[in-house]
Amino acid sequence: MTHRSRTKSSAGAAPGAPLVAKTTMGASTLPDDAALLAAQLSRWFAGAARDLPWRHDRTPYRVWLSEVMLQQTRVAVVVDYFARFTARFPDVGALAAASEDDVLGLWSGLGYYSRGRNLHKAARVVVDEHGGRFPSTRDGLRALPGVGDYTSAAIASLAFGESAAVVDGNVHRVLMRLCADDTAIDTPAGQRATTARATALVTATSSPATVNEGLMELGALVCAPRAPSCGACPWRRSCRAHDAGAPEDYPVKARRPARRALRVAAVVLVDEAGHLWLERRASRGLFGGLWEPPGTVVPDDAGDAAATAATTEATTEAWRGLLVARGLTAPSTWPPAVVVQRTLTHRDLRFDVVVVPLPADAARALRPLDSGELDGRWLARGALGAVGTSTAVRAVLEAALGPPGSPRLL
DNA sequence: AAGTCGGGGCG
DNA sequence: CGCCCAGACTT
Repeated sequence: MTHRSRTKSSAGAAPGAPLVAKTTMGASTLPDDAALLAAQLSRWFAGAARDLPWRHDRTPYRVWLSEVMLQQTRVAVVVDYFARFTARFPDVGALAAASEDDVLGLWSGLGYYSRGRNLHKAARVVVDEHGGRFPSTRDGLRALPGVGDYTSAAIASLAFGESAAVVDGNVHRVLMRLCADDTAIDTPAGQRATTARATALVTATSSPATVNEGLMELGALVCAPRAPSCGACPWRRSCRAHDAGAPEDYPVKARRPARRALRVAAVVLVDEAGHLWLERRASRGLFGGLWEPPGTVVPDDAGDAAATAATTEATTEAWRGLLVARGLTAPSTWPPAVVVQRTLTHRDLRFDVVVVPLPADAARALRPLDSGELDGRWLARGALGAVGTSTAVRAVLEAALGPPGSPRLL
């Protein structure tokens, strides 16, 4: 049922039809001359390209910043973040001079926060080891933190004119459809197949940057994941998936990551001035480097994070533990939990939250857990932007305290 | 080669 | 409610 029907050309093929000539061509072969395809694509791109902020002034810094932001992230979301980053950090030196908290504060809400941490690291590498200038080759760029196969090719091509082929989700989709190739793209074989085809295209043109951007733009505007606009495609007559009438059968993906439940008990500690106690998460892993109220994972016996509406004993015990571990006294009875649920790609998050107002002396005595790395600080609600916070934590605070600016408490 | 890492918009 | 998005990194 979840399988989409796949049209096989062999079913209706008449005896003696020239099937052999087609199927004996190598799987990585393009259906038409590479130079011709590249020219058609470039012509289309010249007339169809969107006016995007990072296409204006193609410095390596702006190309790099935009490409990192665009990893697994839609263009519409990136536009505003790109504007804020370039305004606050006009060049790589400004970014390197900032603190990681500053960078993550501006990155908050964009997701995949290792990108933000690596962005900051890479800026410092560029300044400290390359005199403030980006490496000008793909291999040099590839050595920067957070710059992988795709991003190194993108910067090398778009900012330096190198004929390196970019392979992202758009390119996979466009080229697997063009060739009606059912090799799974999330495998080394699929990666090799698309890279070979894209390389053939950028090698056959004098403007590899245009072909690279054209491939991605075609995937974004015409060769969409669902309901592609084949009538507007410059490659319509060459496209084998279109021939078969089944463009949406491609690309094939092998992996289906399962979503696991994660239940968290958290305490929102508020002092008499209305400041919040936040602690910094470890640098690696989920929400790495971001700040949040003290919390801990609660084993969910049911296996279903949404099963229990009422506060469980495991949750109140977790709340008590969070307070005691920080030298605070836990109340004998608890109010009902404020429950916040968020769905990520690979997680079902459920927060059971309680607000704990602290008298001045208790607030002063509060210290982060002395496990070493765990940092903690009091922060005004309106100063949250000074550090990185996840959208989940912002939702937790809003649910527990009310909308920012009109504190329900104090 | 498989697992991990956000968040939101869309059909 | 499942899928996808200008992927990279770890194990």
